[in-house]
Amino acid sequence: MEALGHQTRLSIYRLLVKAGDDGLIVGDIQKALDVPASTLSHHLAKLARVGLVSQGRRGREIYCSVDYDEMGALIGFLTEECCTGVTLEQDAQDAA
Amino acid sequence: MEALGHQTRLSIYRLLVKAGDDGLIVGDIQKALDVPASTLSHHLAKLARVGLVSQGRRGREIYCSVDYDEMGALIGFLTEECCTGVTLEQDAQDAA
DNA sequence: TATTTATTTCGATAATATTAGAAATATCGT
DNA sequence: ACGATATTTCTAATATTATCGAAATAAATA
Repeated sequence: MEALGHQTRLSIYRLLVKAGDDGLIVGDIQKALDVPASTLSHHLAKLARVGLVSQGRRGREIYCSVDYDEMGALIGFLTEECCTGVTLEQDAQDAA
Repeated sequence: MEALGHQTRLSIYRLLVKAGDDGLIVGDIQKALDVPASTLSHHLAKLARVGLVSQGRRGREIYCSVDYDEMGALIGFLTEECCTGVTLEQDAQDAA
């Protein structure tokens, strides 16, 4: 969960969300965020390590995309396991 | 959002969620987690600074409790602003 | 095979976070 | 006012994370 608690990584993640299922190649992210390649690579590695982002090579380029399952798990954790308080229990019931 | 990305702070937060609206006093949290007072105080301050936890003095003791609005805002951010992808859009529609 | 492009790993430095003891502050009970 | 309790602030040490240039790796193309 800490992975999204960094400005650059959150920006990366939101870019990828906007990009949709196709994702983006590392170079495009770099151009969009104007961050050095090595720095970007570290952040992407972190996001990939915790499973929020998946990467796959296609030729020379590496496509990055959001792992929605993992995101769902994160949200699920926040809503279910963590937030059993009144307000959110109500929301959970409403949704069900 | 980074605030919950730390083991101790997440533990604190979950304790407070379990405690409900009444919350807990700092000393109880300390006993439960067995962490030095000054360390705990810093973590609580961080959680309070970002609004996830609210504190209020009652006599010598300071009660800490979860701010559900802020938690809702966090979850809202993750589901709405951040996750406009297919899977989660679907969920959002289902909920509506 | 050599060159070019895309990305990562290495290595070193700088910045930030965490930790915790000791001292300070606040409040209660006597 | 004094002593005890609850909690924070101060201070300093340690640990973790972020940063980025340079070198290394991977793959396409000539």
